[in-house]
Amino acid sequence: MGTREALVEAATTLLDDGGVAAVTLREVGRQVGVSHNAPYKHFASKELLLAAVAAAELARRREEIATAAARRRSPEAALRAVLHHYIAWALERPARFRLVFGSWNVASEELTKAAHEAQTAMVDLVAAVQAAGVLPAGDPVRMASLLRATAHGAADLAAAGHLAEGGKGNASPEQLVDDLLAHLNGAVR
Amino acid sequence: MGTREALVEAATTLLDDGGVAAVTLREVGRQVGVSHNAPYKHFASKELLLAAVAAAELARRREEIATAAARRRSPEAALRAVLHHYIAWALERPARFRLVFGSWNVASEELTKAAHEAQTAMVDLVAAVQAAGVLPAGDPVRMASLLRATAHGAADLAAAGHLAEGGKGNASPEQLVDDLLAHLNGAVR
DNA sequence: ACCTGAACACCGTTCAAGT
DNA sequence: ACCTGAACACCGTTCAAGT
Repeated sequence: MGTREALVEAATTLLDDGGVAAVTLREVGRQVGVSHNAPYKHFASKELLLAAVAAAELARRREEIATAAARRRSPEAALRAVLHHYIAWALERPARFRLVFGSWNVASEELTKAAHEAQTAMVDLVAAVQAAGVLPAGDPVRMASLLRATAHGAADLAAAGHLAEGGKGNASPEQLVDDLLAHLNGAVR
Repeated sequence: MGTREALVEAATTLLDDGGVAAVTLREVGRQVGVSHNAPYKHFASKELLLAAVAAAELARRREEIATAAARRRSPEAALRAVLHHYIAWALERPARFRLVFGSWNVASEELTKAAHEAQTAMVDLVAAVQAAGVLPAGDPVRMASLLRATAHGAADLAAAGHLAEGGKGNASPEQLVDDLLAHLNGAVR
C-alpha cells in the first residue's frame, strides 16, 4: 500500500475513534510510521487530506447502496432500503457522515463528483417508483431532494440527540422516513 | 455588561466571521480586553463557552419564531412561517446553526432546556393545524418531528451546497418544505 | 471573586537539507 | 519524487500569584 492510501486509512480510523478533532497530521504520521510532515508530500493541507477521506467514504457508500438496491425486487423496496441505509450510515459512523456534509473551504473535484453520482442514482430510483404509481407524479429531482432532505435531517438530528427525548411520540429516523413514504403514497390520486 | 456576557458576545461574532475554528479563547480574550485565560473564571472549558453561545442563540431563535408565528392568522400560516424561519436561520447564520446541532461532549443543561422548549412549541402548533384538518391526523409529536427533520435536512444540505447543483429540478429548501406540506395536505382524507 | 503571566504540551505549516 | 528535523507562530489548559 502506498503512503498516500495509508495516510487516508489512518485518518479515517482516527476520525472514527475521536472525531475530526482527533485527526492531526502528527498523529496520522505516527500511525503510518512517517514524519509529521510527510503528509505534505501527498496533500497540500490537512483539509485536503480530510477531503480525500470524505471522497473515499462517499464512493464506498455509493457502492454499498447500489448493491443493496439491486437486491430488492421492487423499486419501492429498493428506495426504502437506500433511505434506511443512509440513516444507518449516519448513526453508525457519525463522524464520517458529518465530515462528508461539513462545510468545505476547499473545492475537491473528487468530492463533488462523488456527491453528484450519488444524487443521480437516487433520482433514477425515485422516477421508477413514481412510474409504478407508488409515489405522486412530479419532477423526480425535486421528489428525490425531498426524500433525501428528510432522511438527512432525521439522521442528523438523531445523531446529535435532538430527535427523541424519550416519551411516547418519539420516533426513530427510520420511522420518520417510513411515515413520509406512507403519506406520499396516500397523496397519490 | 459583565465579562461573561462580553465573552459570549465576542465568541458569537468570531463564530459568524470565521466559523467555529476562529473562536479561540485567546482571541475572545483579546476582543474583550482581558487576558487569554480570564475565560476560565467564567467557563470551565472552551466547549462550555461555545455551549453558552449555542444556548443564547437557541433562546433568541425561539423568541423570534414565537413572535413570527403570533403574527399569522391561521395555525397553518404560522407553521409555514416557523419552518421558513428555521431555514432562513440556517442559511443566514450557518455557523451558529451548525454549532447548535453539532456534537456536544458536554451536557449543558441550558442547551437541552432551550432545545426542549423549541420542540414543545412546534408540537402545539402542529396539533392546531391537524385540528383544522390541514394536516393528516396522528401523533403530533411524530408529525412535528417529520416536519422538523425535513426542514433541518433541507437547510443543512443547502448550507453545505449539497442540494441544488444547478439544472431544472433543483429546489430551494423552502420549496421542499412547501412540497412536503402540500403532499401531507393531499393525504388528508 | 476575578484576573494576570509564565509555563506545558500540543497544533499546522514552512523550509533547508538529505536520498 | 519522497522524506526528515528544526523552527515558527499559534493553540487549550494549568498553576502560582496578585487584588
